[in-house]
Amino acid sequence: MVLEEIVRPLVKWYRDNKRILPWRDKDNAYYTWVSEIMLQQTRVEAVKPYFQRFITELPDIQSLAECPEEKLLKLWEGLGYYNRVRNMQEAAKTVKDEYNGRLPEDYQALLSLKGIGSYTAGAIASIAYGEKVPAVDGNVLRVISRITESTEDISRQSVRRKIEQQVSQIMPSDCPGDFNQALMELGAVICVPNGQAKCAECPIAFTCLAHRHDKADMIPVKAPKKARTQDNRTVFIIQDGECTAIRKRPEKGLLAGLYELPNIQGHLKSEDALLYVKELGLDPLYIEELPPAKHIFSHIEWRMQAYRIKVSSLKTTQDKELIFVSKEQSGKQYAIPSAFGAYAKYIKEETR
DNA sequence: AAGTCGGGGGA
DNA sequence: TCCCCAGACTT
Repeated sequence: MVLEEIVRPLVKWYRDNKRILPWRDKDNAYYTWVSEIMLQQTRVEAVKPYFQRFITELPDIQSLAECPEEKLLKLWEGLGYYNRVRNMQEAAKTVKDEYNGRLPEDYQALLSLKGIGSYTAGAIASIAYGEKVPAVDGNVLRVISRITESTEDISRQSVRRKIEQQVSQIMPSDCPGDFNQALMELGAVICVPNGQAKCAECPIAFTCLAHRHDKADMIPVKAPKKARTQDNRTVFIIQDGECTAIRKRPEKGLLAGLYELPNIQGHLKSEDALLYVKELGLDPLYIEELPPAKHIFSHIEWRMQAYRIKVSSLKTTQDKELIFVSKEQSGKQYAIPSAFGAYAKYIKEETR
């Protein structure tokens, strides 16, 4: 099989069928950069509203470099993988200091920036600057594996490098960006990961070995990942009739730097929950058990139990970490991750 | 090479 | 439920 056969049919198909996306065909490398960071492990539909808001608030590299951390996290709230935006800001500062505020235009320089790995460097270099370099993401791994009927484990980095080589060798000089995007677009809408591949609509099915041997649903091969660990937690909605207590998470680790409802390890009985609140120097008046909730991260599962506790006054606490937010403030200032979604609504409700 | 880091949509 | 998404960084 000659892999090169896919190039022209694929590019033509892409140009005739590509989706209209807010960051596409904009001739603005900063937009390409922002979109590629947001799209890391994140679906197009999820990114759309975040992208629009982000470039409106931070229209250029300069404004990104100077944005306060709280505002930055608020713009990313709910999108996940929060280090992406911190890394992007660090890179923006590097661009400002070392590249005269202009995003560098070659693959190697892009690769040296924080948060830009081999995929993203290839995507920006090819899409925004027309450089002839591959951009191999999960879509491309799947598409190329199926075309070549490869049963190698795509979770191995050696396999990714091999596929980068294969793509490099067939990359057209006249439209590297369109070709890379065509491979990804095909993977996103035709050669799909979940469910049946739409081979009847595929412009390169004629040369696809997996399709010829009816094995598209067996490829790609990927090593199984280990099971998630479970974590029992007790969440506290502590209110004094005016405000609700929240706190800032540590600067490193899971949900770093975001805000949360106070919560601790283990499932506590209501007596122990009251004891905990008293240890904070608070005077509980009333306790209500809330429905349990679950939140699934990539590698951890939180099984949450929760109590809503009314106290006489939050101001008596010994705990310097606690922040008191009113119903009106709650949504505007502090980035609270979706993991607390089941309980966040109580912040805006009156205690009884 | 393996572990960490979010959240949601679709089968 | 499970899978995976226009992945990168740390250990």
